Amino acid sequence: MAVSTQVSVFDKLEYLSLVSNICTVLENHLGFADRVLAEFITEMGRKCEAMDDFRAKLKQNGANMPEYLLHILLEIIHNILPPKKASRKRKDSPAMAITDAMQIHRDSKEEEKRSKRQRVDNSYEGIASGVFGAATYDYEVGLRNREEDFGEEIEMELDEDPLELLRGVLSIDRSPVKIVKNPIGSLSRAAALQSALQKEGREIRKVQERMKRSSIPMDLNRAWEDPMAERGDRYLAQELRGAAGFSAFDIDKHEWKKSAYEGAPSFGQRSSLSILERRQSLPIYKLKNELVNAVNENQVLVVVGETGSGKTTQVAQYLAEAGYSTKGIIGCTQPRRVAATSVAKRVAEEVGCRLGEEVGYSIRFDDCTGPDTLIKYMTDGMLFREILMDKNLSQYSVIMLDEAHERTVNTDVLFGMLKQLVKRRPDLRLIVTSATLDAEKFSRYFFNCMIFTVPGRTYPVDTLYAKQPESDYLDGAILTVLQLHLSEPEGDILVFLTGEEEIEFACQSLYERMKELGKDVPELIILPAYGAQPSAEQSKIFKPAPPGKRKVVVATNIAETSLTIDGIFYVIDPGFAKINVYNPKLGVDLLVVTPISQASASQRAGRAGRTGPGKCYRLYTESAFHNEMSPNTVPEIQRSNLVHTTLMLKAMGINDLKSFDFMDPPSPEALASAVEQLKMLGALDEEGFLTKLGSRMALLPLDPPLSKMLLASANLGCSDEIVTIIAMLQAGNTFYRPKEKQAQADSKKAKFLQPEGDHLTLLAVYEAWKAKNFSSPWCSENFVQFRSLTRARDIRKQLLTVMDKYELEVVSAGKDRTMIRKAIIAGCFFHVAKKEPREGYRTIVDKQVVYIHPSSALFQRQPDWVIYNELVMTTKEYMREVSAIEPKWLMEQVPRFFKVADPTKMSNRKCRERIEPLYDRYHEPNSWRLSRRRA
DNA sequence: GAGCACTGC
Repeated sequence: MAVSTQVSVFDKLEYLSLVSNICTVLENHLGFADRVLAEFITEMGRKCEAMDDFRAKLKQNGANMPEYLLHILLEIIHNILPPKKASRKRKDSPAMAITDAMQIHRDSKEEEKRSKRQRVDNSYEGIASGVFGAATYDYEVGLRNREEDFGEEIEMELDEDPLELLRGVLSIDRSPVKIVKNPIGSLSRAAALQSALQKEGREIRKVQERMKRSSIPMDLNRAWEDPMAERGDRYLAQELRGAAGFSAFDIDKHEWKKSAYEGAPSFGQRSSLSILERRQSLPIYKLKNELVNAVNENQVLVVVGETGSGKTTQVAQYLAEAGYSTKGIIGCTQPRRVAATSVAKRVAEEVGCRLGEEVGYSIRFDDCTGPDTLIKYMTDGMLFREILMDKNLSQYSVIMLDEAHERTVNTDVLFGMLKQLVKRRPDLRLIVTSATLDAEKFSRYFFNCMIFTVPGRTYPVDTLYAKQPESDYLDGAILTVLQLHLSEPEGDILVFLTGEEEIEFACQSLYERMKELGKDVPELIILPAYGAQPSAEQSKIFKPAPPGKRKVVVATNIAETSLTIDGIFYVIDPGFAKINVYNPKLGVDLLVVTPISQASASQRAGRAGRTGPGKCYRLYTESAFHNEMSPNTVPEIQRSNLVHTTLMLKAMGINDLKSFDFMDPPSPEALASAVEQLKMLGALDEEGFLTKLGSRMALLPLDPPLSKMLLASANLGCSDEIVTIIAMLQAGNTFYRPKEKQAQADSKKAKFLQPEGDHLTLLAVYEAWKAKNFSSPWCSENFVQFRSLTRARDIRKQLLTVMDKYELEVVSAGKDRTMIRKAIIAGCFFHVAKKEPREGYRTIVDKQVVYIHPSSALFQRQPDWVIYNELVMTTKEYMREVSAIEPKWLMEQVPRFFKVADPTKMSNRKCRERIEPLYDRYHEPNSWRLSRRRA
């Protein structure tokens, strides 16, 4: 097969699509592939001229592939892929002056730092508080080193391309030049320029220096006591940044993204070990026999395995080799989808099978297992579903709850279920993995079982604390990166921030400041890591930067646990984290930026010690760490809405929740409130036993109010529409509104808006998308998020499958849109609010004042009665996804919850409007009864 | 007139 094509025809895009074609080929023929692998093979192919060489190299790396594939690959690599760009000749380029100057600057800085480090010993000086600072400098440049050169002034703005600037300065043959308005944070650039000018025989003098410290009055103590106060401070910080000209909300250039993804094609080094050698090099390998013996002799085992020990990939394989897979499936849970799939891929690779054969995975929307599957990786939620269907998990011989120290709600409930199950099934083996801190506690919970420790492959990490509380942790983190980069020897940097917006801001800001140092020197590769699943391009995050370059990964706390990042030597931990806290009293989920726990901080620090001895810079004081941060993160189960979990437990026949053996029980109030809500929904009867309706609700992968809505819609004859609406509600943000095209986005959105409200608007969007054959370009044209819609389609499909299985009718309401809103009421009746005379709304259940979210279709209309999907607390309590309703529908749909207020006690007009809940949730008779209270 | 994470079924 001869392939000959003009190299020049292929641009970057085609290169990428070719790489992805190679992936597909590999995937089809070998059952494992990803972009990293394809890039790796491509890289190797480039280095091999001859077939024999290529074949040998691949074999050496454990990849065996058919001869014809080898030929095709080599052909593609040499004839189709564009040749690698020759590295840019650095000699004589104008960039050199600055590059050299930077080097000099860095050398001297490093010397300075080194001596300083010795002085400050185990603490470092607050970075935002001075070392770099956010300063403005004025400079004067003289032609020669003579006093009379300085006099007349020419003003230049120093915020352009530094090379242009250098050229500009050098082209002026009059003296002197005064440079003003040196932008914030460019001390090192100024220093670089200074050296470059000095080389040219010119002189530069600093005439003025104005420190512009970011002094947002946020201190850690206050943030800790009252997270809400800290939020206000962050807004202030954002405003200040906005005033300084680079608001995080206004970033539309995203130049750093280009540099992050296109910067270095030959990124990272793949280990040259074969698969077998790789397996044998893992710390757990030496303990293989001991581990298998321990499992043979102990029904329950807690395994403490540090990161990098190999427990996740190896334990299941060892047990399969020891014969456990002949008695049943070896199941291993992971808290996240990505982890379940990627670990399964890796293990299939090691076992040498196709994914879905002996080794498979099972996650929502994607079951990749088959009749031959012996080792199954899955999400903990998936096992939870399975235990609902089969209490005995009879097809499994071993269950491994991996990453159990993360304490997700699902894992916590599985703890209790499995603790009961091992008594019923003496043949079942249970392995729970844990971090060192929790091991004793886990063992105590599981009948004082044995703790098996696998040493990790970690190196010492030096922890440095800030001397004083940081005033603005984001700025502090950015400056720390720059300082590290200019002063420390090579080694990648990992920065923890709380969210997408902060990450984008930090990346842009780092990029800009690096650019100021000389833009032809992309020596700092900035990579953002957030969101559910890093894209293929982001695979660079996982690999060390190539020699001579340094990588900065700016991540949310997903990097604490689920990403395996190599090459990190420095961790910067301001970090804070955003966590979800459920307030059962208000029924609101709140996203709160909170200081992290000590355990979490240690885990972050540990990231610096994976490749070699590392350093962790904590942007808080040592006393804050010991006195103000809690030892452990509160388990999710103690801070979540338990309505769904409670229904599931009831469906599994666990009636007495108070005596259920939780490792850390949720508060009685939270459980009682969940039970009460389930009673209102009709899922439980007065005694708290599961009703027929409840058992059907439990079968749906939805929150109980939505399950109820779906079941009601089947009776009301509008389930076709409701399925779509529910799927859209679950899928997340539908609309996309970029800052620079707001008006355009708004006008596109206006086409979809329905007078009845957001639920029907979402339906309209989905229907329109469907009519366009689920097109992706249509989404971007209409400022609609393709990913959300795709997710909605998946959810919709799954719901339809379940409905089909339980013979729920899928019927369309046709033109009757009233029925749709009645079905919404049947499920979400807790979420009804009535308009207040002046402004805002008041909820019927707990009489909170709430507002329609500005993004709602009803924001302008403000109807008298509304039903909403959720409350979010941002600057106000906002109702999101709001629809207008008629109050009489409430009595009609939920007569056991609403009744018309007593007409003898009020006027006729009021009587028509007054609705009161019949039952009360907090056992305070009359506390809800608006009419009586007012009367 | 807002903007804030992540995961799971």
